[in-house]
Amino acid sequence: MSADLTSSRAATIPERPSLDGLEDKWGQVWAEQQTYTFDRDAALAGPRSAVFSIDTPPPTASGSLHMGHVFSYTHTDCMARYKRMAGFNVFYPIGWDDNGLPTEKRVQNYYGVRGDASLPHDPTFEPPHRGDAKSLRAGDAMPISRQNFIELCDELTVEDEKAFESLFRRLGQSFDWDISYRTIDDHSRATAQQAFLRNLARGEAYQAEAPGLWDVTFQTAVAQAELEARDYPGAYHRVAFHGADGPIHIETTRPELIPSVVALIAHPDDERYAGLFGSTVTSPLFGVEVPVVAHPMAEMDKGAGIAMCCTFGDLTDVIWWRELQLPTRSVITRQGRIQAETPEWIAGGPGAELFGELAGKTVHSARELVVAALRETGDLDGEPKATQRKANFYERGEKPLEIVTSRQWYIRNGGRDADLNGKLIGQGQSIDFHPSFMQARYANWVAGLNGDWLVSRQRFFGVPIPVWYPLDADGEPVWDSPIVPTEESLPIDPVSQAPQGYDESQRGQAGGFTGDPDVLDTWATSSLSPQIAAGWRSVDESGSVTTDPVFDKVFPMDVRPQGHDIIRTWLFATVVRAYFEHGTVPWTNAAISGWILDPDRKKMSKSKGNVVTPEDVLREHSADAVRYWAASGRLGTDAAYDVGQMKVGRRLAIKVLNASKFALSFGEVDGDLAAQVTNPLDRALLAGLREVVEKATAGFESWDYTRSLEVTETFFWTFCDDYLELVKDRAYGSQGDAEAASARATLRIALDVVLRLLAPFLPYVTEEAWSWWHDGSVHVTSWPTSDEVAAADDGVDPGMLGAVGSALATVRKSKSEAKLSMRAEVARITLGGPEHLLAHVRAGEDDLRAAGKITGSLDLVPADAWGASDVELIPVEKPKPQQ
RNA sequence: GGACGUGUAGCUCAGCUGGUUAGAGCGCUCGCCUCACACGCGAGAGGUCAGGGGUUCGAGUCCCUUCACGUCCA
Repeated sequence: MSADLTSSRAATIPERPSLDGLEDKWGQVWAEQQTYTFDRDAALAGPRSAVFSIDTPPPTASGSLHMGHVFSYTHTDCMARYKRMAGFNVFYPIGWDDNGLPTEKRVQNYYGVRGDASLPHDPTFEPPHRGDAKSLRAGDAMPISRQNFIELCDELTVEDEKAFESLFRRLGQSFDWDISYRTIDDHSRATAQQAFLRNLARGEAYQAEAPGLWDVTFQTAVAQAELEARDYPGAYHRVAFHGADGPIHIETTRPELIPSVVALIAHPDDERYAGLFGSTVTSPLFGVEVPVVAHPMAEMDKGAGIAMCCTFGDLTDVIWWRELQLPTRSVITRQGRIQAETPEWIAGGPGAELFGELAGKTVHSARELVVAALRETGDLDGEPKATQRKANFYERGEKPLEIVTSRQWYIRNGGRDADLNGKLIGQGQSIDFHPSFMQARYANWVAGLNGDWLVSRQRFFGVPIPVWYPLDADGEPVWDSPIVPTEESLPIDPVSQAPQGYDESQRGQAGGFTGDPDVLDTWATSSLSPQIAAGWRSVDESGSVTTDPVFDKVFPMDVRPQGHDIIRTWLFATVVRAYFEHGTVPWTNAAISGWILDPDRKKMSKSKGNVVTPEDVLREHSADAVRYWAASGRLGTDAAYDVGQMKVGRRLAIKVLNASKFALSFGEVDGDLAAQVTNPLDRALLAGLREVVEKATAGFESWDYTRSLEVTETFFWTFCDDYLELVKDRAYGSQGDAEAASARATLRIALDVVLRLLAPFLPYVTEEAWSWWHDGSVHVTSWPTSDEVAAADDGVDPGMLGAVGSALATVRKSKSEAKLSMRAEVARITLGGPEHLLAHVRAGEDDLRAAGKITGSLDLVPADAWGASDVELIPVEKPKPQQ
């Protein structure tokens, strides 16, 4: 603690304590004092078990700040603060996920540009807009080189990260800001490339030419984990194929794919079509001959029960194509248009002319043309029937995905290998999920995978795939023998750097090389967040690649906090990478936070206009209040955005300040505090507190911080409303010095413990109150133990406070019902209460009389329930109004 | 269609391995300027624990089933 704070201690309990300014004041002190800094030397010198390491989610810096961030990051911070106080050396990094498509989209909109890999770098480039390009049409965006584009991404993400940092600091996140990373920085790129190269060397990464999902808007391949099935309006067209014995009708939502039909497929058990299996039919309009074949994936009860299989209309077509070894007849280009050249299976046929009209058309216009043609030839049976079909979309895209064949990189993930699949499910089972049912999400997803992880993306702002390909004598790439860089040379960009043994002049030349133009899926980098943060790849003074010795002290990490929506992506991918690289799980716990819903139970989103900005919320309610709301939400449970809870939190925070001030206002207590606690009510309070400490600790230990908060909060309100009221007179000295000392000592002991119990939740007010009478930060003191509150000997009944409290409540009720002030004197009262509690009341009679202003006779009688009788009250004399 | 979760006072939620009369806070009503706090304090009203079966001496809690809602996957 700095000198000025120490010297001002105790003397500066404010006249009117307030929440105002606490965030700025303590945020600054914590930064200066490095309160939350990970002790690297201690970690290296000590055992792994002394460290608690957290694989903090790197937020998407270009994304918007929302209450979901506040919610889930607070959950983790409460755990981190508890662990720190419990004596762990907490490794709590913070990163920014700034590579990937969200940033690209934001950069495009912000600067009014679009990336064009064919353009050369312009070192003097200035963007046409800065934040004012909102209404710009996509077509008007200025094409710029990949490198210029990346420079803009860098520029903007750094700005965006400042907003996040400011929010997180204000919220009281106890990150170690010195351990930070960006998923696009040199270290992250090198780590991602190194891990990829090792996957490649071990055969865990491979490339293949295969049909895959393709987003025509973003011009990139998309992985299974990024899919979203959405309802999409379409229409069933009943179309006749021509068989030897007459027409066979199929129903399709994509008649424009008739030129790429390769088979008609029905279920093997479908008697309607059994006679046709093995025969051929010809397609309408184009007259292409295709077989009728059987496959169990054909749905008998859907449409006509027989489907046309094309290259490729959907993922089922791909399965049929592969399993039935059907020919490839692709007509859709990566732009989502019908290809220009007439394919050989149509050329010269009856549909050649029609295809010429289709050439270059979008899927949509092609469909209209084909339907018109079908109508003309009579091959369209009836009118199209509107339907809502499920179509696959890229989660960020607006047009249904097409399936195109392309060469892509994959990392094995058990989607095509039952053995690996089982092992990865097993890895998930050795992670403790909180709540445990989230385990099922993981297992379901892994078991349902149907292909390996596609990791290459045809985008700009990402980690380049670190390989080159030699060009043969004809200038064609030799895909099978990629040239890889040394680990020491990472990170590299194969598009702007030449591989070892070549020089730049050989790029694109026969006998030379070409660089892989693609970047890695953003998850391929963020799935290495533990390795990135913990220094799995490190470069020593001599330039050699090594591993930071601290890595073994923090990895596998203790916890991965995240949302349940990205179990299939981030969580699973991280498990895959750690399994391949280290043969272990990446962490032993996964703490899964829920979502924030608006009060109408809808997910809060921009489009619904129900988003509030966290900065405003923090300013209005205070960080402690907002944290209280967040901490009231249990792991795995979606929570309502609830201003009411924040107000309750604010009330609690203010109460902490006021009660602390009051408890400390009776003067210093010298000597051994515990030894001076002699009064039975005081001992009962501490006995109750002892139970609270045990429950609060058990709550945190079982990842149920909400339980800890609840039990502490309940105790604290009883402490304020009953205990403080009962003992204040005695603490002032009305019953003599020894009795006063007992009360004062108890107040200090209890306050000391309660502030520490609340510190993980309300870091600002607890630190403020702590500073009034302690040196150092409450956040690095020790978590209270039940031994500390052992002043109460065995045999002390914590129920005494409840008994005397109930008696006091009964007295209050009498006054309340008489509509009198609590200051009204009780001249006479008979209290009835449970017989076994009356001895407690008698033992606390002096305090009860003082708190209840009972000046006359007080009789206690056994009764089933608490109640007062024979009451005589003397109203308080109101001062006469001044004339 | 499959998996998982949720359904308790007007609202937000606690109720652990089944055990007195089902709890809290907010809101509401009524009172109180009580020497820490009026951003406060005290008191009160308010519930067939989604419906139906079953196990048990005893079920909000366990089992079966139905319904509603949510999320994920087809």
